[in-house]
Amino acid sequence: MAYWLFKTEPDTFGIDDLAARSNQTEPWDGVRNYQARNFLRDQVKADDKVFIYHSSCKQVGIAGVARVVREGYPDETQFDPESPYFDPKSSREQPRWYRVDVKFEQKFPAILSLQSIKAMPQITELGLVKKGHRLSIMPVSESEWQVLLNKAV
DNA sequence: GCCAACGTTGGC
DNA sequence: GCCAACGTTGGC
Repeated sequence: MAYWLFKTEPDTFGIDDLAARSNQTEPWDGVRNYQARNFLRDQVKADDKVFIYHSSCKQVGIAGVARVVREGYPDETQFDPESPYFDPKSSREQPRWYRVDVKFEQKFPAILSLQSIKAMPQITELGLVKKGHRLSIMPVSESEWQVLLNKAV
């Protein structure tokens, strides 16, 4: 089993929105970065664990945990001209963008803030704490996952 | 709202 | 294939 961190803007879709969805499950779509796409398409597997990270908001940090319930499949929004994620250069024969489905697992009692994550001596390799890292989907090592989870709950 | 750091685009 | 211009991300 692998561990991941997915970024989202809670003003648009946050951990509470995920928890409120029917079956507490939601397709994680709209990812339009090739490196992140490759993770979604090739490496994110069913039952992998995911930190839900809130960005561009008042309380920046990890809000809770979700689980992957469906592995990479074509992101439907790329085919929808009405969608902000529409990509005219993509086709159903050769989809360019992928998504996975995630299910809510838990919300932390409090946001594990970016500031506190950066202050943790064990967290050195996570993309989040590296300068200029903007990936919206990133891997988390098992040891870093444990450290972060222990700190959060 | 600012702005640094990146990614993408497109002319050549 | 280079690289300048442009757009986006995301913390502050």
